[in-house]
Amino acid sequence: MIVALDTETFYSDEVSLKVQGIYQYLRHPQADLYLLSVVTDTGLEWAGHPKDFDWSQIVGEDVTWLSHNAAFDSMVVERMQELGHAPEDIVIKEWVCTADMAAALGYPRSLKEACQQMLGVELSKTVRDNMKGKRWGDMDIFFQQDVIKYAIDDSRYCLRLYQEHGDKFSKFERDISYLTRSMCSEGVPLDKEGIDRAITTLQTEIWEAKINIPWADREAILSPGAIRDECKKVGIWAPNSFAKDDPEAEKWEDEFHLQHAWIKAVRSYRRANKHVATLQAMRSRLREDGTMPYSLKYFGAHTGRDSGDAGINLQNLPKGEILGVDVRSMIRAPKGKTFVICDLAQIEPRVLHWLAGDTKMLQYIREIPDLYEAQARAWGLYSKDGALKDTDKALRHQIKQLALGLGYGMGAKKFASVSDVEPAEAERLVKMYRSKNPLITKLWRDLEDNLRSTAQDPNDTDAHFPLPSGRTLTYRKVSVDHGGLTAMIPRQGQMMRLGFWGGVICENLVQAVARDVFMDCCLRIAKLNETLYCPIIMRVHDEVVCQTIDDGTADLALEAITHIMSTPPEWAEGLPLGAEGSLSQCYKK
DNA sequence: CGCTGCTGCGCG
DNA sequence: AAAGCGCGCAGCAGCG
Repeated sequence: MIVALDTETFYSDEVSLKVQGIYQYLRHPQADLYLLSVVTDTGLEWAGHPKDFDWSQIVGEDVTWLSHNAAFDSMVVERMQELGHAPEDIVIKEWVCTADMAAALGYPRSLKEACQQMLGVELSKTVRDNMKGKRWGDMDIFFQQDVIKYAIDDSRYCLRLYQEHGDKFSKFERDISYLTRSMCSEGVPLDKEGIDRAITTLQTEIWEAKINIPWADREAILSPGAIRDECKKVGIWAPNSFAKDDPEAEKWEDEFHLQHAWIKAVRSYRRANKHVATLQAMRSRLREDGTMPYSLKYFGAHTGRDSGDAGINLQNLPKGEILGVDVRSMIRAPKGKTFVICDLAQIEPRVLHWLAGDTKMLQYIREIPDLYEAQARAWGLYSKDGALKDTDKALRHQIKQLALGLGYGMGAKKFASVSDVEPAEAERLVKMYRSKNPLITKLWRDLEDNLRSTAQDPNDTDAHFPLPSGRTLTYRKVSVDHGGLTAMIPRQGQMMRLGFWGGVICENLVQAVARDVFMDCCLRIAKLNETLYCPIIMRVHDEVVCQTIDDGTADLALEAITHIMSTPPEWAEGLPLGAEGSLSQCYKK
């Protein structure tokens, strides 16, 4: 039996997933978990208060549950169990998230968008919008009927999405989807006192910054207009952009920051404010047991990478100390436990050479542990005996920059600006990179040719790029606009037409394959738990943070995890992986 | 007031 | 002919 299940809960501007995080939201004094809707493929359609439902109807060995956003609904059911509105002993064979499924198949996640794209059905969210700010008791009988109808509809469409597309949602992807949910609901351990101290430190920074900003009392502190006005007032020129990495802004800052304290103060204010918000979110989401559950969008990027969600993003915590505060270190193992932190070394350039079929480079990479030295030797730029990192740091740095950007078609102009070399030198380096890597430039051309011919295919203008893991990267409705190629991909919750060319497709493929390699490792680490318990508590694209059950198993776990991450998946024969692991009490760079 | 888009900044 | 890419969040500005 297949069971689609949806829940409706009170939400408002002040009480929401985004404000409190899922755990505190469901336990907020104003929370109301008022409706459950259940639709099965055997004809059952039910909606009402969860305590009135006969849960035994949908429990059993051969039952698959579905929800559109199972991460949410599973937490709601857990809360219903705490409240005595659902039985404690529910056993579920599999709980599939159809939002995750939509994302994995290359569509937007929301039920509305997914139904439009995958079923050709237009859904109205008017009822849901009107539910905002209302508890069940606040609704009149007519609106309650609307809500019940709406909730049943949601479950019907959730079921239909699965019935029509479920066969394309592979075991591999379902397992990752499930692993993501369980990881996030377990959460990460936090250093509560450390967070409080860090917040105080940053608030002092904010206060000091404000003292140095003349317009702080009358205008928005970060207003570009206010900053320009101040420049005019004191008689100095202003850059077009104030971005930290903008060369013009850098010059402006260098020239004037000594005479005008507000220049540095604005930057400090912006950064302190940003990070204090992160710390406050962490603080407010902390549970009694010292852990913080969090959200992660499985397949948040169209390439398959995870992305952050619901107010706090553990994928972009700053590295090292900023304004006297190390945000990462607030994620701290409790006494007696240890983190195993392990990442895939330079996964993307390795995948790039592998996809390009550059066997000569792959051989160098296998023999030389330092990827950049391997590249330097393969390209004939280095032939001495010693390790490059000991003998020529400057060359190694340059190779690193080349490997990072030039593999995806970056031009000389852009390279000059990001790597700080003269335009003529950038020109030479770009030419050199391309001449030394003919297989990579061929890959760009092949991918672009593929896209271009798809645009002209009268039967199917969707471009499908099969990946080694078995999944497919899809660009829909490819067309030629003004000579350039465009296609539809999911972006910001909806299908969006964007421009593409060989370099971009190449980068997307590399990112997607790197993601599959990484997730394959994660699944193998999860399997390790059967013999050596050390669950993953965080994933950051190519890095896992695992937590040992006790210090005694830390060395064993480190060895096992590093071994797993150095071993390519079955479907990636010949891909040379490297892994770097360490033990730590806290999350760090 | 709410929505959308942009900038700035953090990560891989 | 020429082109690095993928995200989220805070704050601000402009629009209706």
